[in-house]
Amino acid sequence: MARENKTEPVLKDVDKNEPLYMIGVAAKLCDLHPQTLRMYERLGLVRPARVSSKNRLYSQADIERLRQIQRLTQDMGVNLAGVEVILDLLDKMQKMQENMESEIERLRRLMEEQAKRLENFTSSTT
Amino acid sequence: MARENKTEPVLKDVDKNEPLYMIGVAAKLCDLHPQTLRMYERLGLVRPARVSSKNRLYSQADIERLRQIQRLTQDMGVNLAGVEVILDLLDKMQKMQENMESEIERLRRLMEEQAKRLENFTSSTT
DNA sequence: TTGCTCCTCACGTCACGTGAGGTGGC
DNA sequence: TTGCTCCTCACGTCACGTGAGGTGGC
Repeated sequence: MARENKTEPVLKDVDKNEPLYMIGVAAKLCDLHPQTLRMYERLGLVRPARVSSKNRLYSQADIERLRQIQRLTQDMGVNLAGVEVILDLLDKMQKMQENMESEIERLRRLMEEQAKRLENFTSSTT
Repeated sequence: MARENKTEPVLKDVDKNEPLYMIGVAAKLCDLHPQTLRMYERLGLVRPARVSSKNRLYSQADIERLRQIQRLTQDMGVNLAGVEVILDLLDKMQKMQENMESEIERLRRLMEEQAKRLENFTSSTT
């Protein structure tokens, strides 16, 4: 359980084994301008971690989010206000689907239990 | 079954009892410029009916859609490319929810049937 | 004729990407 | 010193709303 103490900076919500990228690297990975990444953060679209409240550090999830924003803006022509709404909606859809699927799964399990009890009765009466 | 023949123009997919608005009225109802409505149609966002392929006729559903577009653009700053994506997503969400709910309803009914059969067995064995 | 409709063209404004310019710490 | 980071300011481009201008049928 005791995880190895490394010399890396401690960051909340970030897996220590996950690679983190500074803004220049992140920008190259997404083929975006570093200024664009700063603008996205200012607008609240991406929230990279910070080391000692200075340099931004982008996680793999941040990179994925940047790529999704890029698809929406460059390929589909959506503006940033639209991107915000769309990302929220996609998040909601995912949660909705998960809730529904777990409810369906719960009902299925209940039915199986019932079916088993039913089977016990039929076998005990024959 | 034979519906009354009125003097109104026959329009596919439109309830004869539903009011239809010409572009000027529709524009006033939504507080939008008529040219804006023409632009939205050109971009495929709203598809009003036409009488003899000339004048546009907006249904109540078209008006609702226009108001939703207006909310997204004016209140939230979303551009038209974003509006298209968002309306598609909302449509998908609704269908997804309906499918999920009907599946849950189906399972619930199956469970009730099972429960009834189970009850029959318990009552017949006592 | 008036008031609607249709259309195309063009202009003004605003969002957004990006470059410049100047700072500071490995 | 070089190359990164931070920041603000400003410019160019494009989307989009809307007005003008001219047409045609109740």
